[in-house]
Amino acid sequence: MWLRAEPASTRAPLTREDIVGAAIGILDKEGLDGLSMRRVAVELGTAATSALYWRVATKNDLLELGVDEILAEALVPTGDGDWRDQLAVLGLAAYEALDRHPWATQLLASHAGLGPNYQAYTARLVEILTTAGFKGIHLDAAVSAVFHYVVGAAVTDAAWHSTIHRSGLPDSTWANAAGQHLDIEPEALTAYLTPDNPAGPTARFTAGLRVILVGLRPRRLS
Amino acid sequence: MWLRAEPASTRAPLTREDIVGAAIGILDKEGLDGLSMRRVAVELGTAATSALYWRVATKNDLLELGVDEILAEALVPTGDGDWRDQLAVLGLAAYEALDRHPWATQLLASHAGLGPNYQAYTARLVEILTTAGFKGIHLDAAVSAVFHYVVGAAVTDAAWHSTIHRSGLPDSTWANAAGQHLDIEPEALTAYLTPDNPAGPTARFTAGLRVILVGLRPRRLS
DNA sequence: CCAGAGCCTGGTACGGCGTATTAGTGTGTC
DNA sequence: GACACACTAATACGCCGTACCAGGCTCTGG
Repeated sequence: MWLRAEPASTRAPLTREDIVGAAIGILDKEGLDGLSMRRVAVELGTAATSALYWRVATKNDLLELGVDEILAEALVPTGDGDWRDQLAVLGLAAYEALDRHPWATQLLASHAGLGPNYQAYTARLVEILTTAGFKGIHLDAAVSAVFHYVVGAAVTDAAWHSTIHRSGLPDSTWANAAGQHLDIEPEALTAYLTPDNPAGPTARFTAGLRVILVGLRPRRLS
Repeated sequence: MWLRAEPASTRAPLTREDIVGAAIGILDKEGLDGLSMRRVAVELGTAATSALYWRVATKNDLLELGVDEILAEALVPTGDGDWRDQLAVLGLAAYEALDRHPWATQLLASHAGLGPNYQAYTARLVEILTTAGFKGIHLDAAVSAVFHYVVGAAVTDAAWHSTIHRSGLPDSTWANAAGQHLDIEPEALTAYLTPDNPAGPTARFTAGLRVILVGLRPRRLS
């Protein structure tokens, strides 16, 4: 008896949620390349990866669950203002959620939007524009304009983030090297990439989104 | 003498271009997951991967060279018409180039635009809008709107493509399964995803781009 | 109360990956 | 004719995703 260790646990404390949660933690800290099934297993204190494969068929499934979880952050209430204001709020929420989790943005390029939160998000866009009077191809065009703009902006940010991260350099060192390559002052480049800077990505995003929204006008005919 | 094989080649017939070309061939055929250094080596008839590492420091470098090569396809002449027409041509060219090479689109999410063709492309956008009279933040917003829309549309297409490809199912079988999940007729889904269909992605892209371009208006002040 | 069936864990193994290393070989230069 | 250099081939290392298998815990039916 005293020679045998206490059983590690009574029974299945390992849910699918635990696994996805641990994966998201690793992804936020170390990015897409930092995630491996063994790494998740270690994080959860379970010795073998086989425990994971019981709840999750494949690593890819785990990633899809992760992305959709992040997309939930984009489903914010939009108030009852002007439809353009509502779209601005909803667009910004998705953009910021994706910027918080660049790995999820990267996965958007390889995983079609079949998850519930992804679908709920586009459904909200359609709903707002429909109540605003958009129909038929005009509705399609408006949804396409807003949604693809949001995705494209997030993807571009994720690319910068990922490139800098992959270089392994401190941000300022990287900015010097890249600035030289692009023939730009490093300070200008840093400002261009710093979210809360007036010349930064968030300001560009909102300005671009506003321009798109102002241009949208409901048409009666399909 | 006769026991020894003829030397494989006189001298270095293996250029960096050859390697990138072979890689692009594999990527177009088998996608991002199909590419490995060993696979490229086999394609080029060289037994060991070390031959590749002589011209290309890392697999990542190879991918970056590949992406920029694809972006060259987007650098089409835009004629001397209205600036909106020019942007429509340039935007569509990039969208179609990226749709032809979904792997490049996926890489856009992890590799910042430091390559020459990427830079040349955005420079063209800036040039067209500048001659049209855009300045300061209005210029930034307009470039952001057009460019991010193009990227987002291509990324969304690439995601569908990649998801279907990963499933390993024939297109029609996949459409049935996905249609059931999304509660949509498989035919409608197929039409939605077929490029040359009137309800397909290309039509949505051009409609959305037109809506954005119509909304753009040069402002004098910054 | 016990046997058997299920869910689930831990360990190990396989084939493939990116890439470092090392040993060798042909070519061009002094 | 020797040496440096440019390059190829082979092999090895440490990771990866995941299949497989041998148990053990817990619940059910008799």
